[in-house]
Amino acid sequence: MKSRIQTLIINAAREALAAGALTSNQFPDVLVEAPKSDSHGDFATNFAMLAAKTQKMAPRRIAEALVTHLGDGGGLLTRTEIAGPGFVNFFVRPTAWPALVSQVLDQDRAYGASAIGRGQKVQVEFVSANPTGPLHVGHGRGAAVGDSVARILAHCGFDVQREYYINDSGRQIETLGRSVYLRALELHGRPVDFPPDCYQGDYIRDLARELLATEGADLPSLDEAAAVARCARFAADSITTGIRQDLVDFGVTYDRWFSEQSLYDSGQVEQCLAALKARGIVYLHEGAWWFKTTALGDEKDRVVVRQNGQTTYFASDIAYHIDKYQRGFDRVIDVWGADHHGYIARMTAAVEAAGQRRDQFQVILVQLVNLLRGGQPVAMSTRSGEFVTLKEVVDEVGADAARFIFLTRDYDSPLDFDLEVAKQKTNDNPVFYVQYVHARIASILRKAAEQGIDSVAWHDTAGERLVEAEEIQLIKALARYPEVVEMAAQALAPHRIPYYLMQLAALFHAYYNKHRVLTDDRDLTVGRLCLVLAVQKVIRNGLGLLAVSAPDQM
RNA sequence: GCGCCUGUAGCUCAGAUGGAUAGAGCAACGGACUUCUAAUCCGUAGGUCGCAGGUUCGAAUCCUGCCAGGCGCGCCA
Repeated sequence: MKSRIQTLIINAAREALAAGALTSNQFPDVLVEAPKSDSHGDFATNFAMLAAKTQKMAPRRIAEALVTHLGDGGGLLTRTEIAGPGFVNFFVRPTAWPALVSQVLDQDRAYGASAIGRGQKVQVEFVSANPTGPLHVGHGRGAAVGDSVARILAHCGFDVQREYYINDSGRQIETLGRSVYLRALELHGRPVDFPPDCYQGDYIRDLARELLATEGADLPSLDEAAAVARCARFAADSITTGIRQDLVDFGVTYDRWFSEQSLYDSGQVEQCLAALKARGIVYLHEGAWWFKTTALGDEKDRVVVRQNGQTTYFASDIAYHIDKYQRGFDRVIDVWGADHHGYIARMTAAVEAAGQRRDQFQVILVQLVNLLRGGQPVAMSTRSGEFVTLKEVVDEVGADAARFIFLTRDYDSPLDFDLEVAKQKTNDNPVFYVQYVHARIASILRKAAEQGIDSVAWHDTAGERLVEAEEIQLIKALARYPEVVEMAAQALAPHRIPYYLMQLAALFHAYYNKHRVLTDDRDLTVGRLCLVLAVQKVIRNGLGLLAVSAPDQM
């Protein structure tokens, strides 16, 4: 519908030019929007204002020229008007809308999908938490955002791969091993001095107990280095398995789990450092090797190999990102916690040094989550090990509510997550409001089947009966859905989906309260059933992009 | 000190590329269930868009400077 209007405008502008009513063939992009107020029509364009400069004409005169050559779009429009500083408002013939319902029914799960991605290969890397402890709520937000972005992009025709990078190398892992080792000795009755820089959480004791009970009975008799290494491997594997399970329970799966250690084992880190040294981008200074990231926009150069010969995480991250592009991704999106924002400049520099364009690398920075209970902050401290895990939150409030809340805020804004609110079944917690639409419609369909209407097939005589204002409103909202998805993909803004769904849900609930779907009039009933079925499909599709379930009963 | 993010109704938040009278939900107040699920709906009230300048036909949106909060600024990860 919108693109038809756009075409009408372009044609009108060309004809106006040919007729001498416009002066320049330089036309701006034609933007058509749905005005906020119905009194401004179904669609509006600001074409005349945008064209004012190149046409050297007053906006309203351009608008007049446009309207004169516009016609009625083959009966699509009832009228057009010029308003305000030069808007052209379009009023669509109400009987033109219902056909869209059959389009939604036909396209079904594909309604809202598009091909704007043109098969471009995109990788979304998200969560990638270190395997040194369970996921907490903050990771949950990153998981919800990354997963949803991946779903939206895939729906828009991008070839998406989701990946989790496991930091299974380096000092943190060693510390993890040491922590478990010391707890194991402790459990074995040996007095130990547990250092403060080791991981304090109870899960470390659990891991030690598990290890001793299974493959680690001989642990206390091994020499320390070997025992720590074994503890590290056991603990990292076990925690990674737990993380994977927590994510599955949260509705998130990956195409690939990528091991940092593998980059060392394959020699990729070494190779890429050697190549960068050969090019002089990595240079020796005071015994350490530095990456000249300042040449590419960073505020200072960064160390990749320390004086003691150990590589930094940055070194393996460079090798990792080079590997991504070698695997053929045109575009790489990393989802990071906001506390890593200082890392963006150097990573971008590294990507550019590796021969990619800057815009092939994007970081989605997810702001922090403040966990509350009944308005009061829940204390979270990683150091003491007292933090609330993602699993605990999902167990308490449910995956649907948690995901919806994570995705209903722009990830650029810090998020207050109140456990009590997340459990409420009021409109304070809109996930149920949206799901309720799906359940209500399912209920109507069940009732219809009981009355012998089991196939809801569109036909024009039924569609013509959709004339109520609330019905046209609903159809117009359905018509907007594809562009909402497209916009969410372009702006990497998943939060637009839940906001759209809440709006659609509000329109449906209002309609439901005012009009009956099941009536004595067969054509009217079928028309309305088609409409609500279309609404149900869009709700389901939209919730699918958020990985929130669409229940038939509540 | 420097950098990034945030500041919109009492509360939680939307307002992409500058557009018409700044929108929802919650909370408050008043109404609607013998009818397809009341986890719903209808109505009322609620605003110096942090502050001050600037850019232009037009600014919550762009620019500059302040103010407030969060997070970063290691040869840590």
